Amino acid sequence: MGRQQRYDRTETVEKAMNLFWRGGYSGTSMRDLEEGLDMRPGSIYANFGNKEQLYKESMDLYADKSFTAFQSHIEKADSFMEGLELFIKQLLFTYETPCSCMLAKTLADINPDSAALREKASQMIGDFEDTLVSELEKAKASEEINRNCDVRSLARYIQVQIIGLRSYAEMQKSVITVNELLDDALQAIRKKAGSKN
Amino acid sequence: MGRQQRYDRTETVEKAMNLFWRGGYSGTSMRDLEEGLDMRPGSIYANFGNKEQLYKESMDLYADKSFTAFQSHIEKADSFMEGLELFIKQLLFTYETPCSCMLAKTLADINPDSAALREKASQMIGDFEDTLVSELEKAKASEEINRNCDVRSLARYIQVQIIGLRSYAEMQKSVITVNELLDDALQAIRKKAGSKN
DNA sequence: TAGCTTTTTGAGTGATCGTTCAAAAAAAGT
DNA sequence: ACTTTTTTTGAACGATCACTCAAAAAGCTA
Repeated sequence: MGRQQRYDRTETVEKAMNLFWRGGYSGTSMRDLEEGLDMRPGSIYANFGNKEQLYKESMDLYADKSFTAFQSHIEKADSFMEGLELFIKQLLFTYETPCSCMLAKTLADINPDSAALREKASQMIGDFEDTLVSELEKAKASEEINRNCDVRSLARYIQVQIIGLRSYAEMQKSVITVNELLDDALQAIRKKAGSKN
Repeated sequence: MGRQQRYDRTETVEKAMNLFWRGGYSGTSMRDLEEGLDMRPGSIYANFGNKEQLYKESMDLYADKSFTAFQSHIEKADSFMEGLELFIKQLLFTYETPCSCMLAKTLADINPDSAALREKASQMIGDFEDTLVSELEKAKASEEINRNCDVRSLARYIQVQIIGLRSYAEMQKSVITVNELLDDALQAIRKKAGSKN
């Protein structure tokens, strides 16, 4: 019944995500997308509605991939801190994708017509924070981190470290330099996790 | 000799800087600038060449203002750490301007035609790092920080903290939350400044 | 006042923006 | 073969983009 679809939807959104991640919302034109997705405008609009909706779906996929990557690193590691280190290293040293966080970039891209995108980015960062809190609570239960540690506060602190590291790494610094910064950040996180504040 | 200029150049660049800082490069159109500066396109082009050059002059002014603010806080404070705290608080809690760093936003705005802007932003962040190094060396001389401290490494670490805090603060978090994050960051900086790595 | 110089003006340029839609193409049912 | 249903196509739309330039405006000197 009817012509069969030429494009796999998830593959398409993944391509769009990579284009948007690199170029930003206003920096990526529909014509860039047409070329990158190898789709004509009519197909894009039939499948996704408009540019903003395609961006939203790209953000959803980004959040999903980030969440999955984090969970998988945590699960395969022997401790929360080891998993966190592996996760952040993957973020900083996967050269096919930009270093900086797509959600942080969205927050930076603040032109007034896309207030909804800003809001969505804020909410998604909040969601990841909740994931961190839940994993930190498990780590507290297994006595990896101090029982008096404020896990919500620690989760926010970890977010600041990740966002800062990723933004800084965006300017093509040497692997040695970035690794040194990562070590310092992890040490500070361990300190806060172990302290009795 | 000729008609007198209607616009003060520095005032104009300051207005442009604020528009660009909020909206980004691709997010701020020439028509936004025409309205914000109260200038017709011909005047803007006669004075600044083109949009990219006006952006460069805006970045120069931004760097200059940041540098001056930092130096003034350091000078009026009794110690490096106290000055740094005042400086960062000003960055985070001046509500007339965006929280996030204009240079970090420029790095995020990576569309290929503006590679020169990216380069300039990287270089300027490097310049501020040099300023930090020089002030840290003074602090080392006055024995505020440990004599074995690697000041270059510490300067980079401080940059990561500032960029991370400013990005995070961009998403309208409460003053209490941001202040708590700032305290944690300052504590970690103090720790690294005092340690013997 | 006339002539010279400098600055500002704003309508207008071609290019590109996001978006639309009638027509073509490709499958399945009759 | 023919109809029906679904998807893809791409020329074209009005709006907006960065930008130009001839003309007007506003100062100076003679």
